[in-house]
Amino acid sequence: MADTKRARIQDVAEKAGVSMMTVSRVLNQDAKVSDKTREKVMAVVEQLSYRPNVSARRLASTKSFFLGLIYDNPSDSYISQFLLAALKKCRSIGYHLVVDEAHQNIEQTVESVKQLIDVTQVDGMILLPPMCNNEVVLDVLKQANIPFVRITPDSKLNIAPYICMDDYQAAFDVTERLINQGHRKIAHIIGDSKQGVSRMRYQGYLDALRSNQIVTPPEYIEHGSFTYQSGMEAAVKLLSLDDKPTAIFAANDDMAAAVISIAQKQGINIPKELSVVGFDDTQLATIVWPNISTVKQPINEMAELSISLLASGKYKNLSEVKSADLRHILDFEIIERESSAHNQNT
Amino acid sequence: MADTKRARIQDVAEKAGVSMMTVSRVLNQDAKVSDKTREKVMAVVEQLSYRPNVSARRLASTKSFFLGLIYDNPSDSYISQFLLAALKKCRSIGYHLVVDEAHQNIEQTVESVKQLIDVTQVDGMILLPPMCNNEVVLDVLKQANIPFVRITPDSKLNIAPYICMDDYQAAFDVTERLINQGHRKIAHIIGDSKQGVSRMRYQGYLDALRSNQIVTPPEYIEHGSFTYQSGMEAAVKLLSLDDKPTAIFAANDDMAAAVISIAQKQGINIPKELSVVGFDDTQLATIVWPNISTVKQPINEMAELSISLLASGKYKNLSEVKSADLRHILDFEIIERESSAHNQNT
DNA sequence: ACAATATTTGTTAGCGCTAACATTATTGCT
DNA sequence: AGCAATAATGTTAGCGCTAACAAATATTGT
Repeated sequence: MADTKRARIQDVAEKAGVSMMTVSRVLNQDAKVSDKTREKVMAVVEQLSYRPNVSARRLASTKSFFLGLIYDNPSDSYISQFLLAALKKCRSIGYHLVVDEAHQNIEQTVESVKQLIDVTQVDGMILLPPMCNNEVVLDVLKQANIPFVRITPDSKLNIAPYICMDDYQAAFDVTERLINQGHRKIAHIIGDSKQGVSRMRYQGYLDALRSNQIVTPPEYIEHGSFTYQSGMEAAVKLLSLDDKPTAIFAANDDMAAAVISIAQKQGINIPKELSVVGFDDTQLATIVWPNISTVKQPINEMAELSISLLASGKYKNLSEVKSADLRHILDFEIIERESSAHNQNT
Repeated sequence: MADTKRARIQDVAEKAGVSMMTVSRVLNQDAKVSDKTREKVMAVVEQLSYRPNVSARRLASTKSFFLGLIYDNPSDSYISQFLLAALKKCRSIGYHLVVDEAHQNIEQTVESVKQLIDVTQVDGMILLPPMCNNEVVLDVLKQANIPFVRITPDSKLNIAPYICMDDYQAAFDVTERLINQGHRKIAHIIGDSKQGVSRMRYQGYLDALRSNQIVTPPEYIEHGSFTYQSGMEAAVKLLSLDDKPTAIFAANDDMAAAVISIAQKQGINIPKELSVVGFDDTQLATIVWPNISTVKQPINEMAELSISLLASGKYKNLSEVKSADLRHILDFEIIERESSAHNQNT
């Protein structure tokens, strides 16, 4: 607990033998500093473990060092994980996050967004799904010329930077893993048809089957809506088929959990008689028993990257950004837990 | 979208015909202002909808307007709900929340707490359960003389302000409601024995039975640990009894969800043949089917109150605070959903 | 070599607020 | 009334940083 006062920019300047302004420039990644002085300053910054005072900075500069986050996602797990990672990243780079829940009413939501822009003067905005597909909100942001990053958007991918994972590939891989485990009768429960990811996951599933020359009857495809309830209904249908599947790939964990529940109700052993895999790796996946094998979304990385991108300022002028630089696709991870295993049906 | 610049303290001062300092004093609830000027100033504040600039304030004052939040609670739902409410409240009163997750290692956790105190200079700290019972952390905070509020602590209630709900009464009420619904064979799954709330809930259950002259066999009491898995094990035992209970009160929602799953596996209809009630009202309660009847913790209110208490500054000198003023007990709410109903067993 | 330009660094002022002290108004008391 | 004590308000300076401009240094062409 060293009681030495926190270093100020002046201390750094003196020790480095330059003016405060030069230090400021180094810290703000201003181009006009020679490499030599930059290194010299950075060395002193390290040495004194100097961190700029956010309040002073905010007071003196035109930037607000505030970033806004709007969410209307119904999953607590998703929100909390994203939020915590985002808060952490913000803290480490001297930004603050202003979080706002969207209202039922779209006009009220637009009003909150406008408030974030006018009153809080955010430097940028993060839009979580499904909010990130709301054209009205997108328009407001574009009008106001506020940089924003979309997380897992469905469409209009060329209008602004976005971060997502390869849902198609993940669905392909997870399906292929089931195939490699000896499964041939693999059913799928599609997610909410209004969300683009449902389509991507479904397509990945289809293509994995096709590229392994597996033909699947249409009864193996059920439509859900990402809710537990819809998963139950789909499971009931799938498990009442004469020729039951040996594996079910649900488009999210909630529906996978529902499948497990229904299967157990019918005395079907998981994973011995039926393998179940989900998608998302929400907390639910490890709450229920058996724990759900699933695809882990890189939520933490998405949160961190979104903050970094906005803080970097590189999206201030969208017209100068190449469309390829808008796309940020992160790696997913397949997590094998107890709900899936090698096909043990005779 | 009025483009009028945000009012500054000077604008208020001029319009009210006083000095900036007087305005500042009014806003900081400094005692030394006459009622007349206070009202005059407040009127102008309203009129200009003046809000102090947090950064300027932080820069000039000894207060940091930062509050710290340490969590090691494993429930995403709990965290995210508390966090969002706390963030909102902070925003509305010009504070910022610095959130930190506790580490596995207690020494590392202590280190983060010390960092929050030394580096971020938080004005106060919020401790969520179970962290709020950690004596080492409590000691560090007391040593450093940092005001803190504990959420739902187990013990040592006289050392610092805390916020909780009446777990005993809630358990009593929810049990009595089952009794009023005609249930006489009511089982209970106790929570993690290390947490005080388990004891409180168990006691409430016992007393409700006793005050209704209901005698319960010892087999109706099972020990769990707040996990789904432990709920399953308890449910298996309870539902294999010759004289099955007609209702099961689990000490949290996870275990209640497990009971539902096991019951359905055994072909027991819920709520027709078995009523199940949980505790907490986490997201899980409305994910599974049937939705779980449960006790709703006032998490939002707890979050808001904790911020208000710390911002008020009334706990800066704990020695001056009467022990009765440390206690803040909030109202709970019993939420009846589909998992419980009138006893329909013959 | 020398002006003309481009690049890098320094100086000054002030962002909006409050601590600390200075001053003025009010009250109580002999 | 007159003076001390107290309460209410005002003044000055500065928190740590950056915008805007000023100065110094490096680079270029002829």
